[in-house]
Amino acid sequence: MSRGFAEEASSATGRRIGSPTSKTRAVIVERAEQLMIEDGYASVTYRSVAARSNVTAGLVQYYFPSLDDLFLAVLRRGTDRIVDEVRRLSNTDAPLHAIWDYASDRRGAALIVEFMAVANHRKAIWDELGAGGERVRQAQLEALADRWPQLTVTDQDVPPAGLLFALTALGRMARLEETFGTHTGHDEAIAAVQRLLDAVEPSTTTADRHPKDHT
Amino acid sequence: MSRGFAEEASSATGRRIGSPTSKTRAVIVERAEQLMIEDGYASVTYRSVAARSNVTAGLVQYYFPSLDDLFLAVLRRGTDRIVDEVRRLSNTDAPLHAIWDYASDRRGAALIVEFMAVANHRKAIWDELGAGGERVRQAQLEALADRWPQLTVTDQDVPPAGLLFALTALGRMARLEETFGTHTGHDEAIAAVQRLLDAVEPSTTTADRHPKDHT
DNA sequence: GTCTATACGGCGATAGAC
DNA sequence: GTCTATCGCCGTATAGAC
Repeated sequence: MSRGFAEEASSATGRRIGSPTSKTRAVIVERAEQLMIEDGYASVTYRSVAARSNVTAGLVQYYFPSLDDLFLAVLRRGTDRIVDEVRRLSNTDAPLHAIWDYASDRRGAALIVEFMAVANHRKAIWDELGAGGERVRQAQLEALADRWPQLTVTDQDVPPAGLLFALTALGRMARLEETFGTHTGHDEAIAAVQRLLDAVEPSTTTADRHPKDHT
Repeated sequence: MSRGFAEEASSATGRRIGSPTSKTRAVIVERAEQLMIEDGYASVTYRSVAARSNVTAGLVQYYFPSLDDLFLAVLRRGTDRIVDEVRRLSNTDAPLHAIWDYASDRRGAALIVEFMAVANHRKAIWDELGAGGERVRQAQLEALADRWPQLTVTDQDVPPAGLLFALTALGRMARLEETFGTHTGHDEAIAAVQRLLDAVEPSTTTADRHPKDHT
Protein backbone atom coordinates (compact mmCIF):
# COMPACT_ATOMS: atom_id res chain seq x y z
CA MET A 1 0.00 0.00 0.00
CA SER A 2 2.80 2.48 -0.67
CA ARG A 3 2.12 5.50 -2.75
CA GLY A 4 4.94 5.98 -5.16
CA PHE A 5 5.31 9.73 -4.98
CA ALA A 6 6.75 12.05 -2.43
CA GLU A 7 4.84 15.31 -1.98
CA GLU A 8 6.79 16.63 0.98
CA ALA A 9 5.64 19.50 3.10
CA SER A 10 9.02 21.07 3.73
CA SER A 11 10.23 24.13 1.92
CA ALA A 12 12.41 23.51 -1.12
CA THR A 13 15.73 24.52 0.36
CA GLY A 14 18.83 22.68 -0.83
CA ARG A 15 19.16 20.41 2.16
CA ARG A 16 19.99 16.75 2.21
CA ILE A 17 17.30 14.30 3.32
CA GLY A 18 17.75 10.74 4.55
CA SER A 19 16.70 7.75 2.51
CA PRO A 20 13.01 6.75 2.76
CA THR A 21 14.02 3.13 3.25
CA SER A 22 16.32 3.79 6.18
CA LYS A 23 15.87 1.56 9.19
CA THR A 24 16.47 4.50 11.49
CA ARG A 25 13.77 6.45 9.71
CA ALA A 26 11.23 3.68 10.28
CA VAL A 27 12.04 3.59 13.99
CA ILE A 28 11.56 7.35 14.24
CA VAL A 29 8.13 7.18 12.59
CA GLU A 30 7.06 4.41 14.92
CA ARG A 31 8.21 6.24 18.04
CA ALA A 32 6.57 9.44 16.87
CA GLU A 33 3.26 7.61 16.50
CA GLN A 34 3.62 6.24 20.03
CA LEU A 35 4.27 9.70 21.41
CA MET A 36 1.34 11.10 19.49
CA ILE A 37 -1.08 8.55 20.92
CA GLU A 38 0.23 8.72 24.47
CA ASP A 39 0.83 12.43 24.94
CA GLY A 40 -0.79 14.15 21.98
CA TYR A 41 0.70 15.73 18.91
CA ALA A 42 1.89 18.77 20.81
CA SER A 43 4.33 16.50 22.63
CA VAL A 44 5.88 15.38 19.36
CA THR A 45 9.02 17.51 19.25
CA TYR A 46 12.35 16.82 17.59
CA ARG A 47 13.90 16.48 20.99
CA SER A 48 11.29 14.14 22.45
CA VAL A 49 11.14 11.90 19.38
CA ALA A 50 14.92 11.78 19.30
CA ALA A 51 15.11 10.73 22.94
CA ARG A 52 12.60 7.92 22.35
CA SER A 53 14.43 6.72 19.29
CA ASN A 54 17.86 6.90 20.93
CA VAL A 55 19.20 9.26 18.32
CA THR A 56 20.01 12.97 18.29
CA ALA A 57 17.47 15.65 17.44
CA GLY A 58 19.54 16.63 14.43
CA LEU A 59 19.20 13.16 12.99
CA VAL A 60 15.42 13.27 13.24
CA GLN A 61 15.60 16.51 11.34
CA TYR A 62 17.82 14.91 8.76
CA TYR A 63 15.00 12.53 7.85
CA PHE A 64 12.16 15.00 8.44
CA PRO A 65 13.20 18.56 7.65
CA SER A 66 10.03 19.93 9.22
CA LEU A 67 7.73 18.44 11.84
CA ASP A 68 4.96 18.40 9.26
CA ASP A 69 7.01 15.94 7.22
CA LEU A 70 7.12 13.67 10.24
CA PHE A 71 3.37 13.97 10.86
CA LEU A 72 2.77 13.23 7.20
CA ALA A 73 4.86 10.06 7.41
CA VAL A 74 2.97 8.87 10.49
CA LEU A 75 -0.35 9.63 8.83
CA ARG A 76 0.51 7.80 5.62
CA ARG A 77 1.80 4.74 7.36
CA GLY A 78 -1.33 4.63 9.51
CA THR A 79 -3.69 5.04 6.57
CA ASP A 80 -1.93 2.36 4.55
CA ARG A 81 -2.17 -0.02 7.46
CA ILE A 82 -5.86 0.71 7.94
CA VAL A 83 -6.72 0.26 4.27
CA ASP A 84 -4.97 -3.11 4.29
CA GLU A 85 -6.83 -4.14 7.40
CA VAL A 86 -10.18 -2.95 6.07
CA ARG A 87 -9.66 -4.97 2.91
CA ARG A 88 -8.86 -8.03 4.97
CA LEU A 89 -11.70 -7.61 7.48
CA SER A 90 -14.34 -6.64 4.95
CA ASN A 91 -13.81 -9.71 2.84
CA THR A 92 -15.64 -11.79 5.37
CA ASP A 93 -19.32 -12.54 4.97
CA ALA A 94 -20.14 -9.91 7.59
CA PRO A 95 -18.90 -6.64 6.04
CA LEU A 96 -21.31 -4.51 8.06
CA HIS A 97 -20.11 -5.96 11.33
CA ALA A 98 -16.55 -5.39 10.19
CA ILE A 99 -17.32 -1.75 9.42
CA TRP A 100 -18.94 -1.32 12.80
CA ASP A 101 -16.00 -2.85 14.60
CA TYR A 102 -13.62 -0.59 12.77
CA ALA A 103 -15.67 2.52 13.52
CA SER A 104 -15.84 1.54 17.18
CA ASP A 105 -12.10 1.19 17.55
CA ARG A 106 -10.85 3.32 20.41
CA ARG A 107 -7.27 3.75 19.30
CA GLY A 108 -8.42 4.79 15.84
CA ALA A 109 -10.73 7.44 17.23
CA ALA A 110 -7.97 8.89 19.38
CA LEU A 111 -5.49 9.06 16.52
CA ILE A 112 -8.06 10.70 14.28
CA VAL A 113 -8.65 13.46 16.82
CA GLU A 114 -4.95 14.14 16.95
CA PHE A 115 -4.64 14.30 13.20
CA MET A 116 -7.68 16.49 12.80
CA ALA A 117 -6.07 18.86 15.25
CA VAL A 118 -2.74 18.81 13.45
CA ALA A 119 -4.28 19.08 10.02
CA ASN A 120 -6.81 21.74 10.80
CA HIS A 121 -4.59 24.58 9.72
CA ARG A 122 -1.78 22.88 7.78
CA LYS A 123 -2.56 22.32 4.16
CA ALA A 124 -0.25 19.38 3.34
CA ILE A 125 -1.59 17.31 6.23
CA TRP A 126 -5.12 18.51 5.57
CA ASP A 127 -4.93 17.14 2.04
CA GLU A 128 -3.48 13.83 3.15
CA LEU A 129 -6.08 13.35 5.86
CA GLY A 130 -8.99 13.97 3.50
CA ALA A 131 -7.54 11.74 0.81
CA GLY A 132 -6.82 9.04 3.40
CA GLY A 133 -10.39 9.19 4.68
CA GLU A 134 -11.69 8.68 1.17
CA ARG A 135 -9.24 5.83 0.53
CA VAL A 136 -10.48 3.97 3.58
CA ARG A 137 -14.13 4.58 2.86
CA GLN A 138 -13.85 3.54 -0.77
CA ALA A 139 -12.17 0.31 0.28
CA GLN A 140 -15.02 -0.34 2.68
CA LEU A 141 -17.63 0.58 0.10
CA GLU A 142 -16.14 -1.80 -2.41
CA ALA A 143 -16.35 -4.72 -0.02
CA LEU A 144 -19.83 -3.72 1.04
CA ALA A 145 -21.19 -3.27 -2.48
CA ASP A 146 -20.09 -6.80 -3.39
CA ARG A 147 -22.33 -8.26 -0.70
CA TRP A 148 -25.12 -5.72 -0.89
CA PRO A 149 -27.58 -7.83 -2.92
CA GLN A 150 -27.36 -10.61 -0.34
CA LEU A 151 -28.16 -8.34 2.59
CA THR A 152 -31.72 -7.86 3.76
CA VAL A 153 -31.90 -4.16 4.49
CA THR A 154 -35.59 -3.72 5.06
CA ASP A 155 -35.39 -0.57 7.07
CA GLN A 156 -35.35 2.27 4.57
CA ASP A 157 -34.09 2.69 1.10
CA VAL A 158 -30.70 3.94 2.26
CA PRO A 159 -27.97 2.95 -0.21
CA PRO A 160 -24.75 1.18 0.87
CA ALA A 161 -22.63 4.34 0.96
CA GLY A 162 -25.13 6.04 3.26
CA LEU A 163 -25.28 3.08 5.60
CA LEU A 164 -21.50 2.91 5.60
CA PHE A 165 -21.18 6.55 6.58
CA ALA A 166 -23.91 6.28 9.21
CA LEU A 167 -22.26 3.31 10.92
CA THR A 168 -18.91 5.06 10.85
CA ALA A 169 -20.30 8.30 12.23
CA LEU A 170 -22.19 6.61 15.07
CA GLY A 171 -19.32 4.38 16.12
CA ARG A 172 -16.65 7.06 15.90
CA MET A 173 -18.67 9.76 17.62
CA ALA A 174 -19.63 7.44 20.46
CA ARG A 175 -15.96 6.67 21.06
CA LEU A 176 -15.01 10.30 20.75
CA GLU A 177 -17.61 11.54 23.22
CA GLU A 178 -16.86 8.65 25.52
CA THR A 179 -13.27 9.81 25.64
CA PHE A 180 -14.40 13.13 27.05
CA GLY A 181 -17.00 11.77 29.42
CA THR A 182 -20.19 12.41 27.47
CA HIS A 183 -22.39 9.32 27.39
CA THR A 184 -26.06 10.30 27.10
CA GLY A 185 -27.80 8.35 24.35
CA HIS A 186 -24.85 6.12 23.49
CA ASP A 187 -26.20 2.85 24.87
CA GLU A 188 -29.60 3.39 23.30
CA ALA A 189 -28.22 4.19 19.86
CA ILE A 190 -25.61 1.42 19.93
CA ALA A 191 -28.23 -1.14 20.96
CA ALA A 192 -30.35 -0.09 17.99
CA VAL A 193 -27.38 -0.43 15.65
CA GLN A 194 -26.57 -3.87 17.03
CA ARG A 195 -30.15 -4.98 16.49
CA LEU A 196 -30.08 -3.73 12.91
CA LEU A 197 -26.74 -5.39 12.23
CA ASP A 198 -27.74 -8.74 13.66
CA ALA A 199 -30.99 -8.67 11.70
CA VAL A 200 -29.29 -7.89 8.41
CA GLU A 201 -26.21 -10.02 8.99
CA PRO A 202 -27.09 -13.06 11.14
CA SER A 203 -23.97 -14.19 13.01
CA THR A 204 -23.19 -17.30 10.99
CA THR A 205 -19.49 -16.86 11.61
CA THR A 206 -17.66 -15.94 14.81
CA ALA A 207 -19.42 -15.50 18.14
CA ASP A 208 -17.27 -12.76 19.67
CA ARG A 209 -18.16 -9.55 17.90
CA HIS A 210 -17.64 -5.85 18.57
CA PRO A 211 -14.15 -5.85 20.08
CA LYS A 212 -13.30 -2.48 21.57
CA ASP A 213 -9.75 -2.34 20.37
CA HIS A 214 -7.53 -3.60 17.62
CA THR A 215 -4.22 -2.60 16.13
CA MET B 1 -25.75 30.84 32.31
CA SER B 2 -22.73 31.55 34.48
CA ARG B 3 -21.42 28.85 36.74
CA GLY B 4 -20.68 30.43 40.06
CA PHE B 5 -17.43 28.67 40.88
CA ALA B 6 -13.91 29.07 39.66
CA GLU B 7 -11.95 25.84 39.21
CA GLU B 8 -8.93 27.32 37.52
CA ALA B 9 -6.35 25.23 35.73
CA SER B 10 -3.30 27.19 36.77
CA SER B 11 -1.01 25.98 39.48
CA ALA B 12 -1.70 27.34 42.94
CA THR B 13 1.20 29.76 43.15
CA GLY B 14 0.67 33.00 44.99
CA ARG B 15 0.21 35.19 41.97
CA ARG B 16 -2.25 37.99 41.49
CA ILE B 17 -5.10 37.47 39.04
CA GLY B 18 -7.28 40.11 37.40
CA SER B 19 -10.94 40.52 38.23
CA PRO B 20 -13.37 38.18 36.39
CA THR B 21 -15.66 41.11 35.63
CA SER B 22 -12.97 43.23 34.01
CA LYS B 23 -13.86 44.76 30.69
CA THR B 24 -10.33 44.13 29.46
CA ARG B 25 -10.69 40.47 30.39
CA ALA B 26 -13.88 40.12 28.37
CA VAL B 27 -12.19 41.64 25.32
CA ILE B 28 -9.29 39.20 25.65
CA VAL B 29 -11.60 36.18 25.79
CA GLU B 30 -13.47 37.37 22.73
CA ARG B 31 -10.29 37.97 20.72
CA ALA B 32 -8.89 34.60 21.79
CA GLU B 33 -12.00 32.86 20.47
CA GLN B 34 -11.63 34.70 17.16
CA LEU B 35 -8.00 33.61 16.87
CA MET B 36 -8.91 30.05 17.75
CA ILE B 37 -11.54 29.80 15.03
CA GLU B 38 -9.48 31.54 12.38
CA ASP B 39 -6.02 30.09 12.95
CA GLY B 40 -6.46 27.20 15.35
CA TYR B 41 -5.65 26.88 19.00
CA ALA B 42 -1.94 26.57 18.36
CA SER B 43 -2.01 30.18 17.16
CA VAL B 44 -3.43 31.35 20.45
CA THR B 45 -0.34 32.67 22.19
CA TYR B 46 -0.03 35.36 24.83
CA ARG B 47 1.69 37.54 22.31
CA SER B 48 -0.86 37.06 19.51
CA VAL B 49 -3.88 37.52 21.76
CA ALA B 50 -2.27 40.59 23.27
CA ALA B 51 -1.68 42.11 19.85
CA ARG B 52 -5.33 41.54 18.87
CA SER B 53 -6.58 43.01 22.11
CA ASN B 54 -4.27 46.02 22.00
CA VAL B 55 -2.65 45.20 25.30
CA THR B 56 0.69 43.72 26.33
CA ALA B 57 1.34 40.00 26.68
CA GLY B 58 1.97 40.47 30.37
CA LEU B 59 -1.50 41.85 30.89
CA VAL B 60 -3.10 38.85 29.23
CA GLN B 61 -1.11 36.73 31.65
CA TYR B 62 -2.33 38.85 34.53
CA TYR B 63 -5.90 37.71 33.77
CA PHE B 64 -5.00 34.20 32.61
CA PRO B 65 -1.94 32.87 34.43
CA SER B 66 -1.71 29.91 32.08
CA LEU B 67 -2.99 29.48 28.54
CA ASP B 68 -5.23 26.69 29.80
CA ASP B 69 -7.06 29.26 31.92
CA LEU B 70 -7.72 31.26 28.80
CA PHE B 71 -8.93 28.22 26.85
CA LEU B 72 -11.18 27.32 29.77
CA ALA B 73 -12.72 30.79 29.74
CA VAL B 74 -13.39 30.59 25.99
CA LEU B 75 -14.86 27.11 26.37
CA ARG B 76 -17.16 28.08 29.22
CA ARG B 77 -18.44 31.16 27.49
CA GLY B 78 -19.12 29.13 24.35
CA THR B 79 -20.91 26.33 26.18
CA ASP B 80 -23.10 28.76 28.09
CA ARG B 81 -24.06 30.45 24.87
CA ILE B 82 -24.87 27.15 23.20
CA VAL B 83 -27.00 25.87 26.08
CA ASP B 84 -29.01 29.08 25.99
CA GLU B 85 -29.49 28.77 22.26
CA VAL B 86 -30.44 25.10 22.46
CA ARG B 87 -33.07 25.90 25.07
CA ARG B 88 -34.46 28.62 22.86
CA LEU B 89 -34.42 26.61 19.62
CA SER B 90 -35.70 23.37 21.12
CA ASN B 91 -38.80 24.96 22.58
CA THR B 92 -40.39 25.10 19.18
CA ASP B 93 -42.76 22.40 17.99
CA ALA B 94 -39.97 20.85 15.89
CA PRO B 95 -37.34 19.81 18.44
CA LEU B 96 -35.85 17.13 16.19
CA HIS B 97 -35.33 19.58 13.36
CA ALA B 98 -33.74 21.98 15.84
CA ILE B 99 -31.38 19.26 17.03
CA TRP B 100 -30.46 18.41 13.47
CA ASP B 101 -29.79 22.03 12.61
CA TYR B 102 -27.58 22.42 15.64
CA ALA B 103 -25.62 19.24 14.87
CA SER B 104 -25.14 20.40 11.29
CA ASP B 105 -23.67 23.73 12.27
CA ARG B 106 -20.32 24.24 10.60
CA ARG B 107 -18.82 26.71 13.03
CA GLY B 108 -19.76 24.48 15.93
CA ALA B 109 -18.05 21.48 14.38
CA ALA B 110 -14.85 23.44 13.77
CA LEU B 111 -14.72 24.78 17.32
CA ILE B 112 -15.32 21.33 18.74
CA VAL B 113 -12.36 19.94 16.83
CA GLU B 114 -10.16 22.64 18.25
CA PHE B 115 -11.32 22.01 21.78
CA MET B 116 -11.00 18.26 21.47
CA ALA B 117 -7.44 18.84 20.37
CA VAL B 118 -6.71 21.20 23.25
CA ALA B 119 -8.47 19.06 25.82
CA ASN B 120 -7.12 15.72 24.74
CA HIS B 121 -4.23 15.77 27.15
CA ARG B 122 -5.11 18.56 29.59
CA LYS B 123 -7.26 17.46 32.45
CA ALA B 124 -8.93 20.72 33.42
CA ILE B 125 -10.14 21.39 29.88
CA TRP B 126 -10.96 17.71 29.41
CA ASP B 127 -13.33 17.85 32.38
CA GLU B 128 -14.97 21.06 31.22
CA LEU B 129 -15.48 19.77 27.68
CA GLY B 130 -17.11 16.55 28.84
CA ALA B 131 -19.31 18.35 31.34
CA GLY B 132 -20.24 20.92 28.69
CA GLY B 133 -21.19 18.20 26.23
CA GLU B 134 -23.46 16.64 28.80
CA ARG B 135 -24.97 20.01 29.70
CA VAL B 136 -25.90 20.64 26.08
CA ARG B 137 -27.24 17.16 25.51
CA GLN B 138 -29.33 17.16 28.66
CA ALA B 139 -30.87 20.48 27.66
CA GLN B 140 -31.74 18.98 24.28
CA LEU B 141 -33.06 15.79 25.83
CA GLU B 142 -35.32 17.75 28.14
CA ALA B 143 -36.91 19.62 25.28
CA LEU B 144 -37.21 16.44 23.24
CA ALA B 145 -38.71 14.34 26.02
CA ASP B 146 -41.48 16.89 26.48
CA ARG B 147 -42.66 16.39 22.92
CA TRP B 148 -41.81 12.71 22.60
CA PRO B 149 -45.37 11.35 23.08
CA GLN B 150 -46.61 13.55 20.23
CA LEU B 151 -43.99 12.30 17.78
CA THR B 152 -44.69 9.37 15.51
CA VAL B 153 -41.44 7.44 15.57
CA THR B 154 -42.47 4.31 13.76
CA ASP B 155 -39.02 3.20 12.75
CA GLN B 156 -37.61 1.20 15.60
CA ASP B 157 -38.00 1.30 19.32
CA VAL B 158 -35.10 3.70 19.74
CA PRO B 159 -35.67 5.96 22.78
CA PRO B 160 -35.34 9.77 22.62
CA ALA B 161 -31.80 9.87 24.00
CA GLY B 162 -30.62 7.42 21.36
CA LEU B 163 -32.25 9.35 18.55
CA LEU B 164 -30.77 12.57 19.92
CA PHE B 165 -27.28 11.11 19.94
CA ALA B 166 -27.69 9.58 16.49
CA LEU B 167 -28.80 12.86 14.93
CA THR B 168 -25.93 14.69 16.62
CA ALA B 169 -23.36 12.12 15.53
CA LEU B 170 -24.51 12.07 11.91
CA GLY B 171 -24.70 15.84 11.55
CA ARG B 172 -21.44 16.56 13.32
CA MET B 173 -19.45 13.85 11.60
CA ALA B 174 -20.70 14.90 8.18
CA ARG B 175 -19.54 18.45 8.82
CA LEU B 176 -16.26 17.26 10.25
CA GLU B 177 -15.44 14.99 7.32
CA GLU B 178 -16.63 17.63 4.91
CA THR B 179 -14.08 19.99 6.39
CA PHE B 180 -11.31 17.63 5.41
CA GLY B 181 -12.66 16.68 2.00
CA THR B 182 -14.24 13.31 2.70
CA HIS B 183 -17.76 13.11 1.29
CA THR B 184 -18.65 9.52 0.39
CA GLY B 185 -22.02 8.53 1.80
CA HIS B 186 -22.92 11.93 3.20
CA ASP B 187 -25.68 12.82 0.75
CA GLU B 188 -27.28 9.40 1.03
CA ALA B 189 -27.30 9.40 4.83
CA ILE B 190 -28.43 13.01 5.13
CA ALA B 191 -31.28 12.40 2.69
CA ALA B 192 -32.45 9.48 4.80
CA VAL B 193 -32.33 11.61 7.95
CA GLN B 194 -34.28 14.39 6.27
CA ARG B 195 -36.94 11.89 5.20
CA LEU B 196 -37.20 10.53 8.72
CA LEU B 197 -37.39 14.01 10.22
CA ASP B 198 -40.05 15.23 7.85
CA ALA B 199 -42.12 12.10 8.43
CA VAL B 200 -41.96 12.40 12.21
CA GLU B 201 -42.19 16.18 12.36
CA PRO B 202 -44.28 17.49 9.47
CA SER B 203 -43.14 21.03 8.68
CA THR B 204 -46.12 22.93 10.07
CA THR B 205 -43.94 25.89 10.94
CA THR B 206 -41.18 27.55 8.95
CA ALA B 207 -40.31 26.54 5.43
CA ASP B 208 -36.58 27.22 5.38
CA ARG B 209 -34.96 24.44 7.36
CA HIS B 210 -31.44 23.06 7.75
CA PRO B 211 -29.39 26.25 7.69
CA LYS B 212 -25.70 25.52 7.37
CA ASP B 213 -24.51 28.14 9.80
CA HIS B 214 -25.61 30.04 12.82
CA THR B 215 -23.89 31.84 15.67
C1' DG C 1 24.44 8.55 3.05
C1' DT C 2 24.52 9.26 8.25
C1' DC C 3 25.07 11.85 11.81
C1' DT C 4 26.64 15.83 15.23
C1' DA C 5 27.19 20.60 17.03
C1' DT C 6 25.72 24.97 17.37
C1' DA C 7 22.95 29.22 16.82
C1' DC C 8 18.69 32.02 16.54
C1' DG C 9 14.26 33.98 17.46
C1' DG C 10 9.67 32.82 19.49
C1' DC C 11 7.29 30.58 23.01
C1' DG C 12 4.96 29.87 28.11
C1' DA C 13 5.80 31.04 32.45
C1' DT C 14 7.69 33.40 36.61
C1' DA C 15 9.03 37.28 39.63
C1' DG C 16 8.76 41.65 40.64
C1' DA C 17 8.86 46.96 39.50
C1' DC C 18 5.87 50.89 38.61
C1' DG D 1 -3.82 47.31 37.09
C1' DT D 2 -0.16 47.46 34.15
C1' DC D 3 4.21 46.32 32.24
C1' DT D 4 9.45 44.50 31.95
C1' DA D 5 13.13 41.20 32.56
C1' DT D 6 14.40 36.79 32.54
C1' DC D 7 14.56 31.59 32.06
C1' DG D 8 14.46 27.19 29.70
C1' DC D 9 12.37 24.69 25.79
C1' DC D 10 10.86 24.82 21.16
C1' DG D 11 11.30 24.52 15.60
C1' DT D 12 14.34 25.46 12.31
C1' DA D 13 18.63 26.33 9.79
C1' DT D 14 23.46 25.69 8.82
C1' DA D 15 28.20 23.87 8.59
C1' DG D 16 30.72 20.16 8.69
C1' DA D 17 32.63 15.32 10.51
C1' DC D 18 32.63 10.41 9.41
